[in-house]
Amino acid sequence: MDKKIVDVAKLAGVSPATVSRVLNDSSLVKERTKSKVLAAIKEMDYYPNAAAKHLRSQRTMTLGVIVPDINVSYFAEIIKGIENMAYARKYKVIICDSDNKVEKEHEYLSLLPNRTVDALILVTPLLANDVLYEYADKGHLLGVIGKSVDHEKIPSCKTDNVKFSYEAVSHLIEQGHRQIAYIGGYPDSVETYERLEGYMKALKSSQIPFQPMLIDNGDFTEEGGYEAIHRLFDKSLPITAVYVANDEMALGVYKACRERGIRIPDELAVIGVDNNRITRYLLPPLSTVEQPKYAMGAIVAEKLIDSLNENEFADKHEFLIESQVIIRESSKRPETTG
Amino acid sequence: MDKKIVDVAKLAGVSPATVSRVLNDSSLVKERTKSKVLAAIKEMDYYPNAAAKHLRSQRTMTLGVIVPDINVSYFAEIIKGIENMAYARKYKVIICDSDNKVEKEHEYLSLLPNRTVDALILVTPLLANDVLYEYADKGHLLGVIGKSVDHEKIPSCKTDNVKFSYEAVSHLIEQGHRQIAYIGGYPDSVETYERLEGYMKALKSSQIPFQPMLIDNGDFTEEGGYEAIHRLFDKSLPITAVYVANDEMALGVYKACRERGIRIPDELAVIGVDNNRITRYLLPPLSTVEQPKYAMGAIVAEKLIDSLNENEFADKHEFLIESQVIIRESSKRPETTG
DNA sequence: ATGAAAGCGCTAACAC
DNA sequence: GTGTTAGCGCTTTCAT
Repeated sequence: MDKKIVDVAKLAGVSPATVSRVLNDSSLVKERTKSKVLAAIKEMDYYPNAAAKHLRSQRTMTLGVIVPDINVSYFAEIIKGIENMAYARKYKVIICDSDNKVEKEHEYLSLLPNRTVDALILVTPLLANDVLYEYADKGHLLGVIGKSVDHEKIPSCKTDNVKFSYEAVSHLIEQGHRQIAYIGGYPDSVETYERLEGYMKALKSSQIPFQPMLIDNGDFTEEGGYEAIHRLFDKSLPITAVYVANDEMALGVYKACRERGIRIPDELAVIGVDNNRITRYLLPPLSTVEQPKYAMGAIVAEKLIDSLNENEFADKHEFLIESQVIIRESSKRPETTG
Repeated sequence: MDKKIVDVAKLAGVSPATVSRVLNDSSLVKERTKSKVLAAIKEMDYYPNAAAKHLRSQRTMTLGVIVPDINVSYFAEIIKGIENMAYARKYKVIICDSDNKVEKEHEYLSLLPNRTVDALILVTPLLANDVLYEYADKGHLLGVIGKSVDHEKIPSCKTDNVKFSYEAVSHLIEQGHRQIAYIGGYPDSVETYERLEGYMKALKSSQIPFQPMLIDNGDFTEEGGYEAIHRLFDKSLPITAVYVANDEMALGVYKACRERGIRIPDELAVIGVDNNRITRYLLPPLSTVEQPKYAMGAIVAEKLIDSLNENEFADKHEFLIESQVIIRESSKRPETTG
């Protein structure tokens, strides 16, 4: 098989222990010894065996990430943030594209008790919090992105759903809209609920009565949004604007409008959430809410790696990060665009 | 620490070897013994330690994938294909987003001699083939997607660049275009070259003289395409159409056209390559060439896993897969759309 | 500052 | 069909 640490040791005329010290740049090796070892490593083209290292050190230097669909740029960006932070800290990242299947996500959770990964980051609305708590209580390290989690061992990073939803809907109200629909994601997800809360708060601020008829849910996918807006249209309500809980579903709204000949924003103002890359290229460009996806990924990865190395979080475990409403053509006042 | 295989063995009243046999469902275990062991595993909530397994078995059940940017749907789709095949075969996938940095890709190559992964899939135009050959010759398992590689140990999957480029450009010619520009990717990549070849072949078929002035290169990014088309415009040539070597660069062309007030397809017909998700949402929708991204990922992953388990490829190592030109609005004849 | 040696948890060769 | 045991390649006390 491959060369081993003893081979290097022999060539360098030292013990395996010393080679190991050099490899893990322990400071207690004399400069001269170190360079001898380094020379031997180079000469032999030696690479330390990862599995042996993992077994002995009880750490795999690997993080796992579970996402519903890597081809949605919201998730891709988050993964980039995670991967880059991991890379900087010499960690690897195993990806789990669950394809929106909760069973697959459950299976991937076993990477933790397996010790295939040192920690797992969840970016999925599918898994229930209880499940996470169970793992965390068993001593496994988990992180969550996109929702906050009420467990002091689980770092999470999210934006203020209520706040930005309030702002987004207030913007629509300012544009003169009074009949504003809301399309949520999974009915029981925190995101769906909190964004609805912000929506209601904005209506209330302007004394616009809340109408349950104007509420529907997709499942955070284009198809889900498409079906939801059709259901809303079918009720023949005088809707002039819609706040959609993510950009993917807004794509479905665009599609439905195209089919029905409804012009955006003239006949329907639309605003989404996530600021996915695709939103800039749409016509009209989609108003949305920027989510610092890359940063959220990086923050959670960093917290996990930190706690892997220093054992505990410094202080808090919930990280709230600023988001920002981005106004583009899809929500401009009819008079100004039509 | 965690429970070990001996603990399970004790509880079940068998030897560690038997537990191991059950775990790896070796057929030679009596049914009754097997269920006893399974019961013990369940009762103890036992999970086998991955690192120990990897070390002992000399395989990590892990694949690596190197891509330049996971947030480009071309790569995301390929990764999905890889991940799904891997999952079905109980392999994990480590992702390497190189951020278009060749140094980072080089670093990730060490996952192979490290034995962190059993095989590595490259979906990047950045690494030179010689480097790959070097690793393959040392006995490492590599796969390549998007270009063919002249090494019998390296499975690769690609589409016929010359052929589909010929078809794409022929389509433009049929629409009446005679002054057709070409924007390639990295100047020295096979894709850039072969697509140019198809372009030239199409011109030749119609007796249209080849004009080097009409050729420029981006680097397969939106920004690169943006700059390239600007350089072409600046030459004040009577260009009426452009064949762009990938969709990302076509995005840059769209942007430049918007800035210069050039209407697509009336004043400039555009056709890209990859059929990235985003192309359908553009206005006008971008004509492009479908690449079976998911399938390419799955095929290469499968070949690698197969050869990991049966040691050799059945027969061939280069897999050519069908692609198809998709005509949308961006390349329709001016008279019919303008 | 360096070496000797134990052992991480599993699998597989061999014995029965 | 099942058990015994060596050893995968590394890190890390504990000596010196």
